Amino acid sequence: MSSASPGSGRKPSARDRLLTAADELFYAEGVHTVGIDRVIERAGVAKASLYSCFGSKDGLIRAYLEDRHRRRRERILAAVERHEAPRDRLLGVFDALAEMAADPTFRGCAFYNASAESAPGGVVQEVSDASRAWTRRLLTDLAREAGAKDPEALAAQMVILYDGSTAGARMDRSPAAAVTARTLAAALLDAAAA
Amino acid sequence: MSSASPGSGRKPSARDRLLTAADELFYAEGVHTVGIDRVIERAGVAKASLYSCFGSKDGLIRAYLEDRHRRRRERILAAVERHEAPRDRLLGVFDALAEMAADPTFRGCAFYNASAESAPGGVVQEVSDASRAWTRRLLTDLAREAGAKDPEALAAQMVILYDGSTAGARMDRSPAAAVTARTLAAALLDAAAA
DNA sequence: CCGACACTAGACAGGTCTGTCTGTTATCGT
DNA sequence: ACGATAACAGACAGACCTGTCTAGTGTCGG
Repeated sequence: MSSASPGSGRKPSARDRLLTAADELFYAEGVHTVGIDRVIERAGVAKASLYSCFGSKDGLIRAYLEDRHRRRRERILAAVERHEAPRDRLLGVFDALAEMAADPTFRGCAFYNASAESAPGGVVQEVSDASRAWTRRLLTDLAREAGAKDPEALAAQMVILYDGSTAGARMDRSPAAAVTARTLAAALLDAAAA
Repeated sequence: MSSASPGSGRKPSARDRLLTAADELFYAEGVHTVGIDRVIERAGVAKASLYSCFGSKDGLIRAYLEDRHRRRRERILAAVERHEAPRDRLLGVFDALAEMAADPTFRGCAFYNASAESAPGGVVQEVSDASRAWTRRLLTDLAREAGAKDPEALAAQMVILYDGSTAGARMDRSPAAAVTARTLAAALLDAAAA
């Protein structure tokens, strides 16, 4: 595990450089569109290192998506923990989304994008399902804390807002949908908790 | 134009068979994933015919997306025209979406899917922008007819619901999000017109 | 000092993809 | 009847992609 530990050594390991390069290229241009050669060139590593670390391109895609999921989770949880009031905690999820959508490198949901490029039933679907289940559960818990009468129904609505503004921000190349979604989420929350 | 006219001859032309095959394969597996050979094999057509009709794979992708846009437009308009009351007309858009999401071949938004596989700035983005602009405008008009105080704001919300349930139904492999979106749209409409 | 280890550089094989080209067949308008 | 047009079948070139393999380099613990 010494090689996988991040950030402690002086220079990043081949694995970390690979993951960083894959993240940038895969997210910006698609997991299928970007070839192995582009990734190793940007990472400045040998091809053998890639296959030694990840086994295959599919393995690299899996690691890329799991890393995306981990960072998204941390980012959303940080936005939730920033508040104490249950209402603000739930809306924190949409604050995090609005931040992400405002980033110029934002290109929508990495899982959906990878899913659109891959055959169903593979690693992409597996990681995507896990990521969506986590999000839905978080929203359900937050809805319950916020006093919603039917937390799962409210969470289902919130998921639609989350997915919709993510997709819309990508397709329209504008973060406007994310702030609309936040406003809408607040209104729905107030209606559901009343 | 005799060859391009649809449905009048006894057997479909090579162009129509190509478009049908491309539609099924591209939508089910992705425009980049599916190669030319698979398309011509399913269409039962020579490769030269494809290049004679569409010029390039990019041309075929454009025709595929434009055809998708046309059929989606017709389907949604039919669902709208089915009603007279302004409220029902707007909700008809979501009825059409629920029908489409219930189809076992449903795989989400063809434009988003193609966009996730393609470099930005190409034909995919062009057709996608047109399709989204049409949808937004339709929803704005319907919102105005339905007496919304701020038709554009309501349309922006409706677009989020539409995008969100489309994406959610694909990723969850379930049409549940589409009926949730319809319910939500009804509630928002009533709130915005009050 | 030395052996293990991680990494680099790059050639190579085998496959797939787009797009072109040659040559043949069938249908239709005049 | 006949020329034009559309379509068919399939070989081919050139590019690209994944994954393997050989061989060399540097570093570190003991």
